[in-house]
Parts: sequence; structure tokens; C-alpha cells
Amino acid sequence: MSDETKQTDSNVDFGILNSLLGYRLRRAQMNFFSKFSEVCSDLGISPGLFAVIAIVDRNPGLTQTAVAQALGNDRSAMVAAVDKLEQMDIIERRPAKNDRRSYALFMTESGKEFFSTLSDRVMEHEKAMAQRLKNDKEVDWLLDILDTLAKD
Amino acid sequence: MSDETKQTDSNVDFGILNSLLGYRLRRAQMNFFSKFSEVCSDLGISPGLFAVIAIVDRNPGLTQTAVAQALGNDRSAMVAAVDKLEQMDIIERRPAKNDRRSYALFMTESGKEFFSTLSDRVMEHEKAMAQRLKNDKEVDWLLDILDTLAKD
DNA sequence: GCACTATTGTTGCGACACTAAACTATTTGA
DNA sequence: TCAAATAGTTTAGTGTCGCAACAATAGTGC
Repeated sequence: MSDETKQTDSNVDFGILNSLLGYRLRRAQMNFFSKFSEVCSDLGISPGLFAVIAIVDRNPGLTQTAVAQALGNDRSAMVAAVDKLEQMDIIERRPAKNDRRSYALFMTESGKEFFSTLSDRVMEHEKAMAQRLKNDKEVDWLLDILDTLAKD
Repeated sequence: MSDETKQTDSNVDFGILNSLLGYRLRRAQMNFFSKFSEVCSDLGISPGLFAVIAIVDRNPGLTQTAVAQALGNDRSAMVAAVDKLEQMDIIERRPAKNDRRSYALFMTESGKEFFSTLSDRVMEHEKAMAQRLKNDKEVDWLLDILDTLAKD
């Protein structure tokens, strides 16, 4: 046997899966997820946490539910995320001015610095993946199509 | 610098997320997943189970680990999946001829019929999503790009 | 034949992510 | 004023995922 230890799926017929966008999307997204984890696991940041930070960084003062709605997930999932990010001194809960029920989320000073280096890592990873495409125009095309497919 | 609490998510700046393929992939895949669940939840079939059935249907006699390797997930995850599909009388475990450790997976008669109607539903959903793109050529282009991005 | 390693199915564990329901405190609106 | 709606939180349930073991079996070199 060769030391390539391949014997993967070369002789497997994927049938209908080959034409399913949902299946291909899942495979591609799984690959991105694992690569992201390789890059950011030492910093304790998952893709979901990164998205929260990115939103708060660009939109200081948003409430937890506003961030949850922007990211399309349940607001109950925000609690643990914000708890962790606050514990890591990345973002900060401040009581909202006009609503004593809600908090306003802000980046801490160290959080801004952290997000800067974190973004550099993520962008490096993204650039490596984007280089698999032909050019920047094709990347923009793909981004646009994925946005179309993400709409309800 | 104001501490105003923003209350609306209508004008949220997604910042770096807008240019991240990983984020857009996740959103698109989540949408496909939820749509798939709406279509197939009454049949008790998840996207992962559908993939297993699709592989076994086209490749009768494959072992569990062969299917797992084809789908890119751990073989330990196959156990519960095959258990469920066998309980639903969709696929069947037969002892492998030349290896008493492994089973060969086959579709049952009712399983073939079940997969036929199931495929129709899934293809209908896929066609509705594919119609968001310009033409069939763009769909093939997207499938090819996603396959490229899924490779390690 | 024998020892050593690899592989298969399986189980259990821990780490997450998502969903839904319920609860408190507060705000809103008729 | 009072009922309904909302923000944050907690809890429970479900599902997935990878990792590490394990017994049984297969393949390998000697």
C-alpha cells in the first residue's frame, strides 16, 4: 500500500449529494469552522464569539437582544457569550440609560486591542481561503450569492 | 463620544463580518438547515441522516467507516445514525463477507421507496433555493466553488 | 505458529450550539 | 390603572462533534 493512505471517497458515488447546495454548504462551512478553531483556539474565541465582538466593536451601545437579532440567534444564547467576553475583559455591560431592564454593550480598551490582533488572524485565514478563487471579483460574487441564500 | 443606547437593529454595521466568507457561509447553511427541517421534520430525517441514506443508496455494501470517511465525520457518529435508520426500516446491517468485524450497509425495500419520496421533497426545496441564482450555470459554478472551499 | 500492530464497531465523555419554556423586573400602551 | 410586551436570565432538552478508550478481528513480520 502506498504511504498516501488515501482510499478516501475516490470510488464512492455521492449521487444526489453532488447537486445539493445544502450539502456543499455544510462541507465548506465545516472546513471554515475547523480552520477558524485552529487559528483562534488558543485565544478562546469561537466563530460565534467573534461575530459578537465584531458587532459590538462597530456598534457600541447595542443591547444584548439587538446583537442577537443582528446575528440571527436567540437572545438566551447571548448570556453565556457576554458573560465569557466580559470575564475575558473584552466587552463590558453598562446599564442602559433609559431602560433599567437592559444593558448596553461596549468594548473595553483591552478588548479593542484584542479584537485588532484577532481580526488580523482571521483576515489572514480568510485571505488564504479567498485565494482559492480566481480573483476579488469572484469573491464579491460569492459573498453576494451567499447573502442571497441566507435570506429567509 | 456618546453613551447612547441604540435600540434598533435596522441599521447595524456588520463591519468585518461583511467580508468574511466564513460568516456568510454559516448564515447560508443555517438557512438551508432550517428549511430542510421544515420539509423533513415530520419524517424524522436530519440533513446528516439524509446524507447517510444517499451514500448507502448509491453504494450498497459499504461499511460504516467507509460511509463516515466519505461524509467526513467520525465513525463513532455512524452508530447512532445507523441504529436509527435500521430502526426506521430504511437501511440494513448485514455481516460483511470477508471481515467479521464490520457490517455492510444496504437499503431495505421500504427504504428505497422512502428515499425516493424523500429525495423529491429535498430536490423541490433545492430547486426553490437554486432559483435565487441567475441560471443553471451559476449554480454549477457555486457548487464547484463550495467544493473547492471544502477541501482541507 | 507467534507477537505486534492496525482496523471495525462500539461506548462514554465532555464541549458546545440551538430551542423552548418559564421567571423576574421593567416598560409600554390602552 | 392594569394588561400586555419586552430584556435579561435560568433551566432543561436535544443534537452534534471530536476524542479516548475497549473487545473482537484482521493483517503483518518473524
